Amino acid sequence: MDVASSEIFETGTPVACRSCQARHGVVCGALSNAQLKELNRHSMRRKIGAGSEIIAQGSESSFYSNIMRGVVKLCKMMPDGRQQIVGLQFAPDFVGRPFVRESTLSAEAATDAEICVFPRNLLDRMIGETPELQRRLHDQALNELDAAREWMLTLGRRTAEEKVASLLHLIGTHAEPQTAISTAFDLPLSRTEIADFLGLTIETVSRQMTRLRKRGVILIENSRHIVVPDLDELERISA
Amino acid sequence: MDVASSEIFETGTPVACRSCQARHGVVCGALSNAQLKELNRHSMRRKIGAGSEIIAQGSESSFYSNIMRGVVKLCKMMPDGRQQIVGLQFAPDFVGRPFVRESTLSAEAATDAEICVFPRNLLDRMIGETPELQRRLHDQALNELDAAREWMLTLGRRTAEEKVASLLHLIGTHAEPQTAISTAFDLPLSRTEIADFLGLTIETVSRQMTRLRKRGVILIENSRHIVVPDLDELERISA
DNA sequence: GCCGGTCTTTGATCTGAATCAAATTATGCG
DNA sequence: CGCATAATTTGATTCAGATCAAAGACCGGC
Repeated sequence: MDVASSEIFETGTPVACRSCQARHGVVCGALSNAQLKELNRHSMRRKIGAGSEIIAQGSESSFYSNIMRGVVKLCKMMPDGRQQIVGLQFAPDFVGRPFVRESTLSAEAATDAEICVFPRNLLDRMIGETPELQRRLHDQALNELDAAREWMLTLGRRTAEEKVASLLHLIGTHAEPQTAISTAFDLPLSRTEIADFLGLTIETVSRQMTRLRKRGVILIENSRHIVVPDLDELERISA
Repeated sequence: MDVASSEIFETGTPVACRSCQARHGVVCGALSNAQLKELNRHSMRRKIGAGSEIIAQGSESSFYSNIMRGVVKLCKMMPDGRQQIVGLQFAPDFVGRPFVRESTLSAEAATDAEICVFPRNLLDRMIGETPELQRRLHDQALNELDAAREWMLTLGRRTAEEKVASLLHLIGTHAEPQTAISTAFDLPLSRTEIADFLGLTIETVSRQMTRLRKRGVILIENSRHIVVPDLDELERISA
């Protein structure tokens, strides 16, 4: 460890997590200086390209990660190849399944991303020793559960149009707003991925997007860049 | 509190939770004798009939519960009346959303049930004081998250036949097996509820059930009682 | 045991989304 | 740039599941 970075740990609390460069994730914010110091010794910040797999479905993973930048998709694949995206994660979310080694889903960078990688054993120990960390991870798990259940409603009961509007609204909500009501953003997902998130085919996704465009609900600057003049209108359509 | 029941707390650890009558739920098993004693003073065991609402969507709840017997369904309702069941809970599951007062879903007894009701404030305090309790609730939240995501795959990517087979397999798994492969059980859900769980209509559910019956995959003794000669066959069909 | 209501099954038809097919638009690369 | 390849859009047709309709089956109450 070089002098410059080690200096960080000499200053008073709260201390910045070096790997996370002060953008505290769920994990770093809950740890003491000593724990941070130890965690940093065994952590790694990594840039990964879109499509890189972080965790593979059916495999044992000995790492957890924190998302520092970019979007990560959680996928489940059936033996015959059918696929369902079961969640999107954004910075500063934690990626991994505490208490169970084998993963029932894959985690893959949807966009180029940066993640902070921790060894599983070390973090498991810290979770046991640090109620505040456990509480934060518990809290994130509950938020993901709420989101998953909200999405179950979308998958089970919404029409194709409502599904597409729901997705655009979801992503629009994570983008920083331009004005009080309007937003613009780059879609982190291809049409195929959107279809796999919504339980539709790419043709249906495309058709619904053009319908929304023709109605003036959205502008499609290019297939990945979307402008939403009125986010509330999208919410209304998603029912 | 009468003498007989107070005596329970004089015996050595592990102590039985009086409300739970020794069938320790997630909560009781994590608490010290003193905590159990206090919790018991403010808890109530309740028998509730099928259809009783435990938590209402959109309301603030000041209680948590433990399921002691029966099945509880978690539902989300859209403004226009469309409904989606987003989870089933069995004994000894915990019901409630720690850290957030307002519920985004309703919890309702699917069958006659018995629950153990705790005051929210008291249990919240105990969660904060008891890492082991936090850990157990965290663990349950993660298990529910896994189940929710598995169900998202069902909702988004499985056919009607696969959906119905998935549900029967899920419930068959929670019933005690008759032999190594065969099972029989009472369905805790009506056809309407099954449809709301699977994102289908009741007609489609009914048709798929008769198809499975005609193929010999299941026997329908009466609309609520199902015999499954080979549970693996159901799993195979659910893909 | 009969009656009214509810739940479930079955049948006929319709429709939203899937599938099949092809054109069009991006994207990267030598 | 210009070509090859992949991604997206658009069009024609099909089909799984929804909707509409009606006939059983079941259940509680009298």
